[in-house]
Amino acid sequence: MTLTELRYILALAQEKHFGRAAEICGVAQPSLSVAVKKLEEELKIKIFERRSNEVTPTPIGTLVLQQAQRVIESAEKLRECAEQGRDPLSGPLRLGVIYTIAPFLLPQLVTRIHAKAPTMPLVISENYTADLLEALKTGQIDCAILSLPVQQAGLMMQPLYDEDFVVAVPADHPIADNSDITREQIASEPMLLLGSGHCFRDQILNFCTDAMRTDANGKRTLEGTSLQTIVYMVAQGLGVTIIPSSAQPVYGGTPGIKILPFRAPSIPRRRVALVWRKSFPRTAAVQALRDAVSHISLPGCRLLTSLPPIAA
Amino acid sequence: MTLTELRYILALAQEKHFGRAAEICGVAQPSLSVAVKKLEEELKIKIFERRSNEVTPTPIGTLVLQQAQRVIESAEKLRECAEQGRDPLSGPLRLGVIYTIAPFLLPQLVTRIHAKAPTMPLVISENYTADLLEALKTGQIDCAILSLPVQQAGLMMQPLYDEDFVVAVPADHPIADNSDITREQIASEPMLLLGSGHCFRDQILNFCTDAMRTDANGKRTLEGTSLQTIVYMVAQGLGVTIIPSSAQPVYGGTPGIKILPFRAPSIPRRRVALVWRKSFPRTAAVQALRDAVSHISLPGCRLLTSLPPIAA
DNA sequence: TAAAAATACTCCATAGGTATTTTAT
DNA sequence: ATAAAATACCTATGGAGTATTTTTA
Repeated sequence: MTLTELRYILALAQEKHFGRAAEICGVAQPSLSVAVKKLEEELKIKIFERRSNEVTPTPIGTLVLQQAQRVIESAEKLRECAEQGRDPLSGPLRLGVIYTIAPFLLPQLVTRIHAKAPTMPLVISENYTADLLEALKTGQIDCAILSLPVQQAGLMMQPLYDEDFVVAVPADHPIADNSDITREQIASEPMLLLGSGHCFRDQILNFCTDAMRTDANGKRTLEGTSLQTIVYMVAQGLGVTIIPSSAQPVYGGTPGIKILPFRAPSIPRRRVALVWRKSFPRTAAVQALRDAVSHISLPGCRLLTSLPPIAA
Repeated sequence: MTLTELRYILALAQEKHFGRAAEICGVAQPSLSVAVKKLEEELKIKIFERRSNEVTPTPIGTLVLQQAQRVIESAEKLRECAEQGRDPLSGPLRLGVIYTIAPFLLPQLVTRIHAKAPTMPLVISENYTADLLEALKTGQIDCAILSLPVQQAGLMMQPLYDEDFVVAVPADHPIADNSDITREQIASEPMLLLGSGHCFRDQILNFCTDAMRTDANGKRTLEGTSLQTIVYMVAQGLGVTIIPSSAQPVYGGTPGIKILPFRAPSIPRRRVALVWRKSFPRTAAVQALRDAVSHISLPGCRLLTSLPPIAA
């Protein structure tokens, strides 16, 4: 039984004439004759009674024809279904973003994607790097925006931008009078950090631990649950913190804090990248994300979207 | 798109592994690979994402797979549908019978067919010969039992039995004392006949007109609407009538009448036959009807069911 | 290195074509 | 005699096989 055979018997039932049915199906009359006969033999029933003037379905044939109609209709629906899903910029794209990027990038990114691909809703999840990578591998999300390095087989990676870190200090602290800051200058201040699990925390610790080794002095740290909280803590004079440049538009106006750059050349930074499974087929959707990011203005960031995607 | 391809993608969705899916489908792995790829190219979508460890459907692929499931299910239903209708002794058989046979043959015939083929209900229609033949040609009925001759292209015919005619006379009429009757003896009696359209009426008229020609005497006739009515009229002494032998078991016990045979060799009779379209495919059903008739006891009838079917 | 999918190729079953015969009116 | 379906026969597509390569963890 083939879909073609079913189409043939439907045409034959409609036309009641092998010749005309064949014409409708775009085949020669013998081809249709043979196909109908083949199907009848396979099903071991006579679907049609070949009368002298016209071909009419048998009682059982009528039932079979009704069912054949349903089969063909389902198959057509499948075609339409595929047709609608053909656009890779259509259908939800599940995007994971780490906590220390999401609030600064997503507002603009979502807006831009919605404008570019209105039928591709972004399903956003915020999480830690490790969890995002796991979700990627298990197929729970389609791509992720996070901070390098990422070392995970089976993933592709597109660098998006390099982002300098900046320092947030209490506005009334003497250090706030500087035009820039060195690692050593903040080593003696209480450092406010995110909880463990945040890669951003690790990056800062890494940077500062070098300084501590250099200075070999004890330093106090406090932990906050989000950058927002930490910035408020800085405003209260509890210490200093380090934030990504892209956070400036959001936190820069917070009363009681001042944001200062690090003094070159020892500027800590992170590389933000878009990551997806090598096997993820909607490359155009990934491309759209990359393009969207490349058009977003982010202070203290150098775009890298012209770099080629590479294996992670 | 073929049903086979749809079965392949369903197996693949289930197994998430080309090799195992191929095994389930009873084909080699490359065959399934190629088929899936072919379908994806035809639909211009990726149905599956080939991950390193397992194969998972894409979002659009999930939809397509659901629809594929429906298609395959419909196709299976079609198979079952055909399966159930495979028995030619299953499904209704539309049988037409002329008025002057139906009441005498059908009670036994229906019982017997129901016993032999319980899943083949007989849909009976009583009608005139001409209408039955028309209904046969247009496919409104499948076969008919009627009296020969029948001359109609496209029909097959199986003689069932030759049936003598007998005379019904008022029990108190002097003629009732005879052990048999000649045509000439009833020529002088008022003859009760069915209305025009009944072939039985024509057969009697034919027989009697010969007698009238022989005797050249005027004869009165009365018309009744059914043999039953006519028999009652005979019982009232309104005249005599001729009935088929097979009617004896039904009418023989009617008070006030006596049934007498014709005197050999000039015995009127009719040949009853089963008729169907040459193209009618359920030959086994026709055969069953013939066999059923051959096992029915009909007084004054000689079975002809051993004769071969011939074109009408 | 091992496992899995994709590719290359070969073969044969069969769908579909043309020409012809059979069948029925 | 005509019209229609069935049959015969041929061709070519493509479905499925085996062997092999590519890919990826």
